[in-house]
Amino acid sequence: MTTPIDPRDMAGRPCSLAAALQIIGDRWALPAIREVMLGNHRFRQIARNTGAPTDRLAARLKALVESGVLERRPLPDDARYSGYYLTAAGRDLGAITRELIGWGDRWVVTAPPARIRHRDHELVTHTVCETCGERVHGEDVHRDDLVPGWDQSGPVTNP
Amino acid sequence: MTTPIDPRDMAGRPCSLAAALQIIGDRWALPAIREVMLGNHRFRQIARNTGAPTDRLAARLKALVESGVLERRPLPDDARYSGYYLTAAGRDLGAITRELIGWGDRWVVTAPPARIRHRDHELVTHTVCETCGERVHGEDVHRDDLVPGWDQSGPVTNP
DNA sequence: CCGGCAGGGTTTGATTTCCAAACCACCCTG
DNA sequence: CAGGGTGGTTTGGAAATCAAACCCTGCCGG
Repeated sequence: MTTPIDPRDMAGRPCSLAAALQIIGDRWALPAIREVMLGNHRFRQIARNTGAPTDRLAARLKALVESGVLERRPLPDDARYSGYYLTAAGRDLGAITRELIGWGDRWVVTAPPARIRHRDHELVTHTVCETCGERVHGEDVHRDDLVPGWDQSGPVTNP
Repeated sequence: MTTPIDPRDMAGRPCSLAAALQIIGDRWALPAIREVMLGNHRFRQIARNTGAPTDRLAARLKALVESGVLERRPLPDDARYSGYYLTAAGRDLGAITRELIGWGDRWVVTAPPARIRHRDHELVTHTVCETCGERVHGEDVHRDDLVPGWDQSGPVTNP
């Protein structure tokens, strides 16, 4: 895993969103992670199922391994080769990937091309705050910037 | 809002993830949406706070308006100009944006540059299935592909 | 009614990234 | 040792991106 990113080095607002997008904001990163989540661990499978060109995919997979999102391990069914597997950080992306699929289903596509199932029923999610146990609504969420020189509205021009 | 995307037209697996990324998978889309969520509705504010070049930002904002994620409305404080506001589809991205910030905080940055607050306490989220009310774990989630010719492992080579 | 300035972008020309296709090296099988 | 599967790298050209400069409009002060 490469060294962590200091969010103050980002162009624009120091925000973990920009840092996260530096790692998974690439065009092929999330499709590749989706395939690994689905159990497709081999390079050619990921290439075929995402449609990514192999050079881009090779570069992105290498970067994802270096960032600690994926790791290479020998394949259980063929020890000659190794495949790509999720790390803890990668598994932690599962919820985001599912939410993006759900958003696409709701707002983008003509008809959902897959049914996402939770055990034996359809998965429809909402988000709950662990601290208070209540469902999260956007209007209850606020941001307190911790980096001096920035607040909600932008860089603070200090005297 | 442009016409919906048919997921069967995607390169690779027909999946709403790829369709969603076509709209918000651009480098500046989510940072721009974050700024609008934070209450910064003006072009220059969004440009400064994201660090995006203005030509890219102009193109992306236009695309986001066409996709129905943002809309242009007159600014309440200066009716001469109009600003960018979230539509329902845009507000529905709030949870994803927050999750990405959380993921970046946990796995990418040296130290979180902002505190995300839910009312008066720190926001720590998990996901709950609305159908059964239980917390969602990755291993309980499955995908049933509905497009003929595809399953979990890839395109089905039919006899 | 002219200069200056703020807002909201376009245009420009160099740079970077991306892509598709070809290629390479390795191993196994027949 | 030919052929095929695997995991990539290389190559040349097309497309997207960038920073910086520029453009247009509508005030606002003098």
